[in-house]
Amino acid sequence: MLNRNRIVTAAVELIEREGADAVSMRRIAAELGVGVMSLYNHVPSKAALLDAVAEDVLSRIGFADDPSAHWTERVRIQARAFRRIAHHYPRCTMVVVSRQLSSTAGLLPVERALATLREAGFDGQEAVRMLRMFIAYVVGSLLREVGVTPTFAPVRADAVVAEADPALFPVLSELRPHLDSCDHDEEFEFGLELLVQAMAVRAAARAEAQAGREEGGRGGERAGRGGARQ
Amino acid sequence: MLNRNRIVTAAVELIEREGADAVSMRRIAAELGVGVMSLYNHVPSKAALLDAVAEDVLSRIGFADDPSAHWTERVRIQARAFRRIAHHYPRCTMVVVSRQLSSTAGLLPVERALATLREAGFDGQEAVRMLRMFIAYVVGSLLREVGVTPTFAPVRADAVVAEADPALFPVLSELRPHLDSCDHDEEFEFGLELLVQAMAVRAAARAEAQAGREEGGRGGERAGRGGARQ
DNA sequence: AGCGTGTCACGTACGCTGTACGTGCGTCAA
DNA sequence: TTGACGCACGTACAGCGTACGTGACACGCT
Repeated sequence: MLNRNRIVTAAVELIEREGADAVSMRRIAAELGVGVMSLYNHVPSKAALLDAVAEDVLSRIGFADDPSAHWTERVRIQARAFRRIAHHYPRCTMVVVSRQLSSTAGLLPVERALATLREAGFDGQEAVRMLRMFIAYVVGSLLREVGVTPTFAPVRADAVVAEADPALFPVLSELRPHLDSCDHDEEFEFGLELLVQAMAVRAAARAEAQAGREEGGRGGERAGRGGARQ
Repeated sequence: MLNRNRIVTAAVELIEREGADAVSMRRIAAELGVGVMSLYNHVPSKAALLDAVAEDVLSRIGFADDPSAHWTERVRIQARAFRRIAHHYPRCTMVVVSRQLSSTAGLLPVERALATLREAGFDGQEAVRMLRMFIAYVVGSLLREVGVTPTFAPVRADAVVAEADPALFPVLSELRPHLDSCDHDEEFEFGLELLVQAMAVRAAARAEAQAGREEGGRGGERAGRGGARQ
């Protein structure tokens, strides 16, 4: 019996196996051993199917949230969880990223992330902005890692850089060894750490201001929750 | 007379006017008042044409690099320059981002950026990583801002959040007003500032270590080039 | 048992796509 | 004059998404 789940799963597998370009309704139908139009009894359109694929992949994010850990560590964990599924479904990741989906699939991660940020001491506005910034970084990184990469992300610009005239691009030529190689794990962790530290600094500044205000109000007590360490 | 440039320009205009999905070789040919196959005398394939489009848009990045400015400000300026063309060609931006192109089109920005970072005191490896992180953030932000939907609905997950059960997603429901509205300019600047500050801190730490090493070597002089201010 | 209704797999068909290939016209070199 | 070449163009084909119709089957009601 054909159903929506079987179709989505087949689509995911097909995308991973042969790339998003290879996906067609006929191809998926063949994969399932059914007629093309049978699919439309369960999926309204190809676009909707791709949305479902994105949603499906997104919903696979694993959560091993450890409430006892420091919030900075929890942020790191969540970012890595996101990255992990992206690496598990690299080609589907492109579908996820390039598709503006509207469903509740990606809502749980958002809820968790916001809760973590509130816990860190940020107010609503700050928490949302931090999250948006974080998502931007993670998504941008994944775009680079997953292979579909704009030139300016000098990952595999090897060939290009090799051709570049050292006179025209002196710095670029000098840094070629670093541009050629790219350890995705290290790169990701580098940026992640920088971001987390920046957030921690912000949180500390916030706590400081808070303490100052309280001090001005009734004196004493230089509090320090939401530490900036590590 | 038909030529590659006219074709690319027509493609860019068509994409901006009607979206990337509306682009077909026939459509472009019609736009130029020529036969379909004439295009193939100047462009090897549709894929190559889209690459050319991406390259063309990318090459339009304006550079008003001010060497006298502090490096942190120069970083900001470069990021904004990137963002500006993305906003000028929003739909083409999706093409740029989702396409792996290999050409020298995006090389000049990279050269400038790396030069700026070297100037800030980072060594080669750090400069490259900072740049990659920055690009990830900018690209991720643009992906969010530019959206993918045919209509430029600034609407994000609003509708979804509205439907979300407050019991299941307490934080999310509480922060709904902040999630609903999204001033892209402010959001971008917020993340940009956080990143720049993080970089500045790193640069300062670097300078400190450097000074410490020199002090240990011959004593005195607590230098401070590459400040962390601002 | 007969019948209406609903679900679902499927075939056909239409308008669209990218592009391989052949053809004919214009211009230039020998 | 002749040959070669560049370039615009038409035709043709395989493949695409999907609107629509058809027929097989399962069901509750009379």
